[in-house]
Amino acid sequence: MQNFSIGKLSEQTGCKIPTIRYYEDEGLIQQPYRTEGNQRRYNAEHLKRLSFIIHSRELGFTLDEIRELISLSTNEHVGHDADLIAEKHFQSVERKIERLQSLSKELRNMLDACSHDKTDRCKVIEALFDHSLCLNEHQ
Amino acid sequence: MQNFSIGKLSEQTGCKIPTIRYYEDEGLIQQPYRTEGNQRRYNAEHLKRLSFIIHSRELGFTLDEIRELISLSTNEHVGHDADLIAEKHFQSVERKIERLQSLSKELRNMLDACSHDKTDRCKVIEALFDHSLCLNEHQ
DNA sequence: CTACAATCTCTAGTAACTAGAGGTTCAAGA
DNA sequence: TCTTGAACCTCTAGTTACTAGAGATTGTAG
Repeated sequence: MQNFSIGKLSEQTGCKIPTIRYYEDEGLIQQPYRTEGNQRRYNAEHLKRLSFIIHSRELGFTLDEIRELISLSTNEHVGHDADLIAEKHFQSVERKIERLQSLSKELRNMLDACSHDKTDRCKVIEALFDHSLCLNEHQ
Repeated sequence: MQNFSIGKLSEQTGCKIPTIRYYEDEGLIQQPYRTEGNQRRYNAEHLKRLSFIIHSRELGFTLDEIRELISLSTNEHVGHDADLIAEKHFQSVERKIERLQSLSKELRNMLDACSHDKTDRCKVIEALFDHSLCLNEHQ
């Protein structure tokens, strides 16, 4: 599980090869060891980092946000600074969970309704509608 | 709450004006009514739809996935077809929730640790590491 | 020591926006 | 009613986050 090629890393993670190199260019992944012939060789740390980036992207974080989350883990930020960053992301993660649970419920409803009768309409759009938007109605 | 301009819609949702027009070009938002002078006028339905798109994007769905979710709501797909789509998205939503809960827990841990002592390291990267990746270790 | 699959860099293309130029419309106030 | 400036229009070009391909080099099984 040490010194594997970019092809193997790509295979393990499902991340395309040019994307891995792109993340390296962007400084999101540590520079890997290079062979005499200039080819990249990775280790378990790289795999873990890349896996984190892929999942974070799937969860809707931008590369800048991911950079910030990584910095929390590598102790680049300390104390109050880190606290503020962690707090900000904690809030946004909690909001995402709420919305996904609402969406999940509607999809579940729909699947249940479909297996029995088809009268129920799927309300996924309503599930993610932010009702606070209506508060400004009188403006 | 009827017939408002693109500026108002942008203000209500936080979505930039060119992005609203882009979503219209992509067929994600219904074509709005136009004034004599060719300006767009929206209603509550547009607001709801745009709000859904924005939140879905924040949750990491692609525009194609969002198109599919919208089609579930507008009954473009029916029966078994819709069922398959809903099932697929339900699975992916559940997976996202799990990962976000794991990330949330680590951020919470970090915040708790930071308020008391600073010895604990933040493990956000480990939180989103897919341990199933390690199963192929012997390859 | 081949031979060919995998890797390298570099350039260009795609998706999903975003900003700006140059021109038109809307609506509040004289 | 008429003005005038903010808001809107379309169109083009730039940004972010990838992704594909060309042409050359390297790694490794046989």
